[in-house]
Amino acid sequence: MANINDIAKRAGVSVSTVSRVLNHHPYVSESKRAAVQRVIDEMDYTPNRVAVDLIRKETRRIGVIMPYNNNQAFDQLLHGVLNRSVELDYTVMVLPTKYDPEKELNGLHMLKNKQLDGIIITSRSNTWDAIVPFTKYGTIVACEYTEHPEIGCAYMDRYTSYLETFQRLKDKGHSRVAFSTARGEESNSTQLTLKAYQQVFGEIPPEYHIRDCHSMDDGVRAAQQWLHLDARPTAVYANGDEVAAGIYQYAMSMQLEVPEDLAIIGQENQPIGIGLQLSTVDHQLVKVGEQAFDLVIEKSKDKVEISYHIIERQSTQ
Amino acid sequence: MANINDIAKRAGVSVSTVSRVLNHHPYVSESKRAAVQRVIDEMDYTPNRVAVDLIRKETRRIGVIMPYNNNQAFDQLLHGVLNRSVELDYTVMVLPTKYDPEKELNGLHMLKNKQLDGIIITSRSNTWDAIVPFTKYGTIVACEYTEHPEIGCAYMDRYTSYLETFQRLKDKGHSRVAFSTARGEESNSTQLTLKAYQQVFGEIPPEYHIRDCHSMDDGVRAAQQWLHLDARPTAVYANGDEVAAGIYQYAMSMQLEVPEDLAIIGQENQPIGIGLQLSTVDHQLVKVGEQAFDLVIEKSKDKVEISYHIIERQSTQ
DNA sequence: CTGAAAGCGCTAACAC
DNA sequence: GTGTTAGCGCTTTCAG
Repeated sequence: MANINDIAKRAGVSVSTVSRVLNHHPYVSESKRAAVQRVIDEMDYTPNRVAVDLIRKETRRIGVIMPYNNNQAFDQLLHGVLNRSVELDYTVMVLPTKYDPEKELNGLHMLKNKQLDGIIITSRSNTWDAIVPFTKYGTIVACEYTEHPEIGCAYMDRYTSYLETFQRLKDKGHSRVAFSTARGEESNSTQLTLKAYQQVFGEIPPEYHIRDCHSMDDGVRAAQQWLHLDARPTAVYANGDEVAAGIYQYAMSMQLEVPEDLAIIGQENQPIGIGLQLSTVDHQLVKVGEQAFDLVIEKSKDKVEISYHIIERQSTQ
Repeated sequence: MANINDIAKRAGVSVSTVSRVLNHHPYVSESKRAAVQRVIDEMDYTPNRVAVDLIRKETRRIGVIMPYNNNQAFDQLLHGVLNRSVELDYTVMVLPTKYDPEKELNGLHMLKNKQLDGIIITSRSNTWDAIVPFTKYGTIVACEYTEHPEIGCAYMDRYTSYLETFQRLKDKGHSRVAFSTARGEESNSTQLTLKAYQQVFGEIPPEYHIRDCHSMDDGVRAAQQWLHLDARPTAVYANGDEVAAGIYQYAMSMQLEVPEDLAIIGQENQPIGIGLQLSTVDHQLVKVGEQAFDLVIEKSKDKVEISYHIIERQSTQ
């Protein structure tokens, strides 16, 4: 493959001149510029991006740390990131971790070894203390709120959102409210859910909280457990619309009326929830992803809150 | 940031020696190796990956060209790619195109400028003639079958799969069968669907084919059109389980019985289909993604067919 | 076993 | 305007 020297030689100019026309610098005579361009076209030359990155000390490439890619919520976040990256001519690397702290650290390491200019953490299993040191090597933005001044945040105010959702259910007269979460107490958002629940309803009956819910199937399983309880919940708050759909499905199979016998509300306004007319709280994850991206490339450490919307459809009327 | 020279100086050795210990070469005395390692640890040194890539002329990074990321099918493919990339210590870049030929070419260009060692094309809007020239710069693998000897393929035999599905419906006594596709005639898989349909049922009643279906909502819309037809279809083949779910939903709302009044079969064995007990044809997209990845890193031009499974559940019994 | 030196392909002072 | 030259940070002959 031809390199910049070949072009220079063939065009009868120096490499600087070639570099200048490549980078659209002013102060290149029209004649030389044309000559160089002709040779570039003739030889079908493209500058080696790795060499450019090496000398520029920047890659215009960012990484997105995410536990899974086959998950609606993370997919929305990624979608937001990708939206903006395309517009701003950045490139994005997906760094799947399955919540393995080791793999997360590997991702952060790419900041240190210059593969990446910045990183977006959509969810994590490392402590902030393990993560923060890497800010020395590049910008790190999280999709959750943290006090750490070195970390920019594009986040939804989960606590308030959960609080409002539970409060609404309470206001509708529900006192037996069950809920599901994606992970256990090690997760930030599970903790916020628990806290909000306690704030509204007091102590949590252990059987009202089911962990590790991701899919419609998980929703079905959760419903199986809840709906045969003596103190059957009259409302459930699912951690996603797919899970909510599973619950709905099982409730239907038991001939229960929704919302009369069981009110259901999910999260993230996913297609399935629209189809089933399930209420949901939309945390606008696409927007969060877009915002996170913008923070990264601005090297900003701002804390930007993205608003949420509670969308009431038939399942909680 | 420290570089290899700093380490060499401080350890009192040459850069070659440092490089040797970095790359675990034999023939380094234990004493020097230890000295170098100590300095590396002390200074918290990490080799600059960009410099390494430049000289090695390889990045261990591959790109995945995909129209959308917020789509179950492409997400499965990506998932497969990611699975294997993690195992084999490769890194993956997502290249979203929205079927813009220009953006696709941009992605391929990253092969030429050395940003990527290989590319997986999950779907495309360029012609092969526009794509093939890029094989000169790196490995290109497609997730569809093509004759081009320069292109490796990890593909599902869509034609046979569609054929078998339509045939099964015919065998069950259906003669009025409608179907949806994701795109129009410009798409390879739409064309195969049409061809298979014609093979089994002959001419296609235009109203039986609805394009641009992606979500549950699209399924609802499709059902609205089909189910009020005079010649109402007795079976539908949807191009995805979400779409199938939308159709199911609308059929329910019309008090139709599934499968008695309407048989429904979808594609890709997605969670929603499992929940709703919808039949589906599983093209094993995760496996396709994994296989595609393997082909790329082996620089293989093989054509590997991934088998499909028709999974009959309640909606076509 | 170890080091000197020649690049990889490019950018950016710095002179002219 | 244009060319010379010194790197960016690393790997890899090639001597010794």
